Amino acid sequence: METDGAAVLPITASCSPAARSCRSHSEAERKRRQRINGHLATLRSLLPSAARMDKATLLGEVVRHVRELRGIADEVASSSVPCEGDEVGVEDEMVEGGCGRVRAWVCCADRPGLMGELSQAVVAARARAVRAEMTTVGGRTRSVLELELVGGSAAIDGEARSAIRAALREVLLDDRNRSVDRFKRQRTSNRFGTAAL
Amino acid sequence: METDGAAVLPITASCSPAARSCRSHSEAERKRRQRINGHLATLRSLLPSAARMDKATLLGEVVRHVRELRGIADEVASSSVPCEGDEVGVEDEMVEGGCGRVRAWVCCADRPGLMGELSQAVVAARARAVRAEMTTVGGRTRSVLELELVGGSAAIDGEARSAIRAALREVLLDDRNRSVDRFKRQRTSNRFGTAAL
DNA sequence: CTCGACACGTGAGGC
DNA sequence: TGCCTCACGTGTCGA
Repeated sequence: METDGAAVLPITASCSPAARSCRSHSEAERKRRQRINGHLATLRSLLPSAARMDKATLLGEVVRHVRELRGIADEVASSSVPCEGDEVGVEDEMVEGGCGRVRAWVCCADRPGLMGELSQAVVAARARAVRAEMTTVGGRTRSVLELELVGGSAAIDGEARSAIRAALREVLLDDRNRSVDRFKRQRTSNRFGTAAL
Repeated sequence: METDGAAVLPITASCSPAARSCRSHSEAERKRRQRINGHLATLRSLLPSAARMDKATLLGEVVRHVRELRGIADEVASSSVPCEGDEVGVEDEMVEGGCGRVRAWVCCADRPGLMGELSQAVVAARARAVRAEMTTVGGRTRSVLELELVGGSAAIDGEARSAIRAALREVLLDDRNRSVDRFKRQRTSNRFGTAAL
């Protein structure tokens, strides 16, 4: 490889228009190639794993990275937007080394003290939050909890899942009981000016 | 374009070894090209914005996406690992449409009720959490709060920042005062069996 | 020697 | 017409 060098063709002076266009053609083509290869080199430097790779396998690796990063981004984006209806949910984590974790979420109107109530719900379900993430936008909050049982690596069965779901539902009902005399039940853009965690 | 078609060269029957190697050479080269272009097509399908793009500009767009997705992934990863030393921090958000938000974080030992204390700290600083994220691993917790002032789009000045920092520091001190008689100050793998949010 | 990877120039086809 | 992109075959260098 490395036969490159942009060797100037030995066309000395005035040349026929055919030769001129031919020369500019090959020159433009070379320019195009070096644009592509420039971006390719950028990708090669951007990818940590692989310098010294076949241009083809490099592109394959780029495909892989784009796919996995897109998966992460989609996951983040999907968990970042609270929906407009109240809901709770519990589903199993699909981590390959997953030792019995679940992902639980609750979406409701924002209010002060919600975080504390969620904490109580978790302990009531005999669970423990390894990761928590909550997003508030326009007075509505979505909380995603990654839970495992307190005992340690005890497998989470249907009973534990329903316990978690019940505890979160109670948080939801508390929300409605408190706010039903102040706001409409749902679909109300209830912005608390001082809403906190 | 689309001059493709794998046209069989009109070499009829037995051919000289030179011709044989020449043919297999161009064939191999064609195979290589279609590997590259296959991955390129995959990338083109993977990228939502750009079908019908120059092979070069497509690669440029791929570079852009990899860069931005890598930024997101790094941000997630960096905020996901609690450090082993206690610390609090406040820094300005660098969103282009950013109307005065700050990113505040506190890293300390996990304990029940920490989430509630963080909530109180936020209201004490006259702030509001638009987004909260906390990660617990090995008994240590890192909480990242995206805050804005309660008044609405009031710009956050140094005074507000220091108020937030002070409130979070108080959370940290509460932690030490409560746990100093039960555990060593630091570097202790203190796993609460019932540690909650 | 053969294989695989690369840059090159060139003809074809699309605006 | 001219410019631009693409696929093709070829020369060449290194394993």
